[in-house]
Amino acid sequence: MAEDRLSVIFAALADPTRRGILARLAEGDATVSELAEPFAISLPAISRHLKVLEHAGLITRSRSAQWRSSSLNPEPLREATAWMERYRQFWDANFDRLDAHLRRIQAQTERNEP
Amino acid sequence: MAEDRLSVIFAALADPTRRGILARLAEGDATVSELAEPFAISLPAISRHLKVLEHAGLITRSRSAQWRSSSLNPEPLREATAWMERYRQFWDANFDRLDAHLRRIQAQTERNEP
DNA sequence: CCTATGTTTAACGCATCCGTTAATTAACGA
DNA sequence: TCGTTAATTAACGGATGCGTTAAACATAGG
Repeated sequence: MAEDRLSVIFAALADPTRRGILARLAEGDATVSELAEPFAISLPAISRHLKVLEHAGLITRSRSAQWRSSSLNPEPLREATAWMERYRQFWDANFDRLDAHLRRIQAQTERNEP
Repeated sequence: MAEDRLSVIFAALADPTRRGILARLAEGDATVSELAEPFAISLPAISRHLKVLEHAGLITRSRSAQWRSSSLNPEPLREATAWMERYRQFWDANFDRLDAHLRRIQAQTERNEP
């Protein structure tokens, strides 16, 4: 009932079928039936998983005739990783130095290619 | 019942109280009571959250007298981000180039400071 | 229109999650 | 030894998650 955005995103990622769906969508848009094909579960079950992913903002959907196409929307993954980055210093000793370097490069790049 | 490791990790992160506990532990080890203090829920509830975090490998625990201290173990966060990195190219256009640069720097650094 | 195809909704069962309060365990210390 | 403090386990209730099958809906197309 809290249902903050980050919780919804992580909960959506906490199911292997949904992660499998995202992996498939990384290769291109797909219909519900196409997404269901690799899994040994019913179509309604897949339909629900898609609704969860959509609610988390991880996919967007469009309809064309009787087909509903899903496409990956990675924005929430950026949010999730952004949250985890706060802990990165704990598991990557080189992070601070490399990150600083990265920022320098990025800033330079932005100056050269505005 | 699948309970692959990644699912357990993401599920553990899908609760705001547990993320709050991790945030607190990022500032240093703490006892159960200390961890419970900011939250308006009972001690047994916190105790369960800690068990979930421990099961996900996100914390390790030690006992000293009647106090049980928890400490952050960020390794699973690394795994989770590693999974998400597969999608990074979708949300960070500069990723490929910057990553290449990063690797070059890293390799150079390792040569210079073995 | 009628039917075939793709997808969703409805209704249900079962397991797990998250919280509670009460009881129990563990260890310290007067 | 007895009481206090720290934490966990037990037992329960309600909500949510994930699966099923059957029914409904939407659209193309003869």
